[in-house]
Amino acid sequence: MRTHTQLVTLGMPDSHSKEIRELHLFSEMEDAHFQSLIRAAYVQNFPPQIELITEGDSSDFLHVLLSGSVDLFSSWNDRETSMATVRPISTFILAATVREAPYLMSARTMEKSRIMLIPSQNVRDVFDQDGQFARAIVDELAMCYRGVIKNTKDLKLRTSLERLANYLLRQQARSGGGETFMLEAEKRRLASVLGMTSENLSRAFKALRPYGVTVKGSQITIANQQDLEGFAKPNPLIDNR
Amino acid sequence: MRTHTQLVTLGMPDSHSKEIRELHLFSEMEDAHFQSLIRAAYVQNFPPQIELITEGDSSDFLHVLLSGSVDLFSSWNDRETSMATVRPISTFILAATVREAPYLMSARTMEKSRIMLIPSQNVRDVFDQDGQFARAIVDELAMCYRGVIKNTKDLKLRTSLERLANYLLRQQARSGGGETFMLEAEKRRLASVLGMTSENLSRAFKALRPYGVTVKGSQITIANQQDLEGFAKPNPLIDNR
DNA sequence: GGCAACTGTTGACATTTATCAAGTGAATGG
DNA sequence: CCATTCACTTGATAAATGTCAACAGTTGCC
Repeated sequence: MRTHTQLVTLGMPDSHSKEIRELHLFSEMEDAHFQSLIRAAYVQNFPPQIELITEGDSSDFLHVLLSGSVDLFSSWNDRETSMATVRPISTFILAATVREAPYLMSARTMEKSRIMLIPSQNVRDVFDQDGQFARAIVDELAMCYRGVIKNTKDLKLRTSLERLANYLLRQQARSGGGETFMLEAEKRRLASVLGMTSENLSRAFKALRPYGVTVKGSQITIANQQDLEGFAKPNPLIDNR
Repeated sequence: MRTHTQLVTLGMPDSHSKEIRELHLFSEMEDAHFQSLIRAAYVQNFPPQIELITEGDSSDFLHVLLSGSVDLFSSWNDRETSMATVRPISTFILAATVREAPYLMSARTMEKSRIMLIPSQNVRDVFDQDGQFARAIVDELAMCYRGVIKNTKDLKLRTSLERLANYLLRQQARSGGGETFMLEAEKRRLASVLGMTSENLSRAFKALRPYGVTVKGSQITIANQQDLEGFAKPNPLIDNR
C-alpha cells in the first residue's frame, strides 16, 4: 500500500514536486535532503469532508496541501470552532511534528484535496542534518506563532462587528484590492473562524451596510473604502497576515 | 553605558549565568557559543511599571527575565488586553527576534525586575552556527505556538465562567495541587488575561461558589475538586500548559 | 490617626451575542 | 418539473458580558 501511493518525483504527470521545492520551508535546503524527504513521503487524494486528523492523535506526518482546501478546527464539550483554513500550497501541523506531541487541532478536507504526507521522523532527521532547513522551520514556526498572536488580539480587542469589518478589508486586499471581491469560505465557516454564530454574522453584514458594504451571495462590494476603514481601524500589528 | 551594564560572567555576585545556561533554550548548545551570547548581552534592573517594549518597535533584543515579573499586553483603539505573564527564568519575544519583525506585544515590568538583553543579531548569528541551539529554538517556538493555540481554543470554545474555572484548576495544579492556593496575579490582570472585565470576574467568582470555590483576597479554596471539575471539564488539549 | 489612592465589589442598566424557531431562496436530484 | 435539501436569513427572546456609578476595604503616607 505504501509503495503504490509513494510519490515518484520524476515523470509523475501531476507531480507538484517543483512547487513544493519552492515553498519557503524547502527552498533553501540541500537537494539531497529534499529528495530524501520526498522519497519518504507519499501523496494521497481525499474526497471532501474527510477527517484527516483528529485532535489528540499523535503526529506521525507533516502534511503538505497540494490542492483543494483543509479546515483546521477544534472541539470541546460539544462545541466546535474553525481555527484556520489551509490553502495550497502550504504545510500544516508543523509544530506538533517538531515537538512529537499530539495534534491540538483536527483537520478535514473542505473539498477534494491532494495531500503529501512526510513522516515526522524524516522531518526531524533532516532537520538535524540541514541548517538551512532548520532555519526555514524556525522562520515558519515564528510566522505561525505571530499569526496566532494576531488572531488572539483580534479576538480579545475587537467586537464581532469589528472583526468582520477588518476581515473584509483583509480579504479585499488579498483578492487584489478591488471594490468587489469574493468570500473564500462559506458564511457558516466564516462565522466560526471569526468566533461568532451564523446568525450573528448575518446581522453583522447588515450592520455594515451603513459603511458601504453590500453582500450578494458570497460577493462583497465595499462602496466606500474610507468609510469602512474609519470604522474598522485596521492595524498592521493585527491585520497583516 | 554598554560597558558598565555588561554582564560579567565570573565573580558577579548575583549572576544568573548558571541558571540561564540551564534554560532549555541554552542548555544543549556549545559552551563557546553560549559564552559569546552572554558576552554580547547586558543585564539591567528595572523598577515596577516600566514599559520595556512597545508593540510595533523593531526587535533588537531577545529578553531573558532573571527575576521579577513582566506583563505582555497589547492595545488597539484605546482598549488593552493582557496576553501573558512572564515569570523567571524565561525568555520572551523570541519570535520577533528570529523574524527580525516588529514586536506584536508590549511588555512592562509588574514589579522590580532584572532582565538580560541579548542583541537579536547575535542570537541569529549563533543560531546559524550551532545546531543544538537551532533545535532548542525550534522546540521553544513550537511550544509557544502550541500554547497560543490552546489559549485560542480556551477563548473561542468556553464562556468566561468556564475559562475562570479551568484557570483555577490549572493554577491549583501549578501551586502543588492543594485545596488552598494563591492567585499569582491581581484580579484586574487576571480578568484581562481571561478576556473579561474586572466586574465580570468578580461575579464569576461568586457564580463558582456553588461548585465549592471560596475566595478570600487572593487566596482560593476549592472545597470539592470533583464538583468544580465536573463543571470546568478540563481538557489536556487546552489546559496542559 | 486620618486622608488619599487604589483595588475590588455591587447594583442598575445597556449592549452584545447566542439560542430557538420559522421562513426564504437557491441548488440538487429524482 | 417538483420535492428536498441546504445555506442563509429573520424575528423573538434569553443569556452573557460590558459599562457606569457608587461604595467598601486596604494600603500607604504624612
